[in-house]
Amino acid sequence: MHILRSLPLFSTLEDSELKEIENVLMSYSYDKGQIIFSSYDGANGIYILTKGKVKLYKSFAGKEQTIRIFSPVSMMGEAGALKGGNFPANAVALDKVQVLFLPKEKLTEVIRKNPDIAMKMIGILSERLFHLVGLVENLSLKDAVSRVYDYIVHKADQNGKVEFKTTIVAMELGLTAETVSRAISQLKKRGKVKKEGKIVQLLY
Amino acid sequence: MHILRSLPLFSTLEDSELKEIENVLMSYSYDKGQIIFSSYDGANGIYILTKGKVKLYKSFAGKEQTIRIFSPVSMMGEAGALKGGNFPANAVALDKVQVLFLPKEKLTEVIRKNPDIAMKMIGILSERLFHLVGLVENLSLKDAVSRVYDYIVHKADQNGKVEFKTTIVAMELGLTAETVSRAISQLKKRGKVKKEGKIVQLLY
DNA sequence: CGAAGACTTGAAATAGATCAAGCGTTGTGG
DNA sequence: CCACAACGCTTGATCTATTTCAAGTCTTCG
Repeated sequence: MHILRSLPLFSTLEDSELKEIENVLMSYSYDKGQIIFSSYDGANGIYILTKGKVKLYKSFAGKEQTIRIFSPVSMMGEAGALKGGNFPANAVALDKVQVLFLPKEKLTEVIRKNPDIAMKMIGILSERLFHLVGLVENLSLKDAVSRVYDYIVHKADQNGKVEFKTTIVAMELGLTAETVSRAISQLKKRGKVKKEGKIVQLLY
Repeated sequence: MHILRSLPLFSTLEDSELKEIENVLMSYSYDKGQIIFSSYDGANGIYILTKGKVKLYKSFAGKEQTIRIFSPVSMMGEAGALKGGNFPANAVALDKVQVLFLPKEKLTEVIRKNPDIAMKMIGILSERLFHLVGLVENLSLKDAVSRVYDYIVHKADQNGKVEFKTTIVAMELGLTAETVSRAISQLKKRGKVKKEGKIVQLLY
């Protein structure tokens, strides 16, 4: 089964059409730290992440805010390609990354031909919107301790454990490492979590 | 010409289909301060704002963040209706407001039947995404004075004039009225803008 | 083992919010 | 048509959360 099938957008596409898409796909790889696309680039297609992690972020005046972190298999850059113009943000490889590139002409052709795909794309964009509204809520309404706590709850496994690297979490939450460190101290003091090495454990 | 025609989404729709939509529209009105929908409501349709202004916002722990302010004629709530589930945020009337409500079944039917409409809806959602990414950038990376200045540049007409109501701008930018007022003083002092009554004038 | 990087903790700095007071504008009811 | 109440705007004085700066400790791994 082709990897495109793992993408919700294309999961229901007919084999013949999938084949057509495969024919126009380009494959690229990037090393850690390399820029995959930036908000200064014209968006002439979408990227499908097949290996590695990618950080989507905005930067301005030396500061940086992470929008989201992508893991395989995900679609990236669709809003830019579908609106026309540039990408809304920058994407950087967090490790060795492999992507497939699909030109927007082919993408729009497929969408136009398949109402199901169109509806799925609409669903995906709506989901992205929800995610961003959540991010706005976090950034502007919640304080550092709540954000760190929410992060832990959100990422914890069944046993309430998370691997926790202060610096990384700080980036994801748009805080400094110092603030995250202090937040964890607070949460420990309040009996909300326990920390052993790099594992944070939720307490109930 | 029916008011639906002023909506980009429906501007190219055929008369017969427009008629069909009109038949299922419900009309509602709200007074200043009334909630039109909230993030606790199941989203079973979209709202078309035909009169008045509406604030879309998130709230948490007594604080509030405006996502955007709608003026006629705009579509509201589409991400909720198209994703399924609840609305992503709350909408409140800022003055006397009139809306049309279109059930999501009819909306999706129209989208499925018309690839043009589907592509337009995709474009609209992508635009919303850009707007939200911009909001995130503003909230986390820019200081109050830049945000107010950007707002003016963005909204200014050909002559560099904007109607400027401190309270409204404060809401849109997620700042307090006091901070916006101080920002304008700064910009005046720096010779960036002039203010006469409620009109702010960009200087070059 | 030792050096570089990651984490913690304290002290100072800062941006914006909040609190407070005064002033201008508007619009409504007498 | 006036009066005054309500609201919006401005400006000053605190207050507060988070960043920044600094120093010390811990980890890890070549």
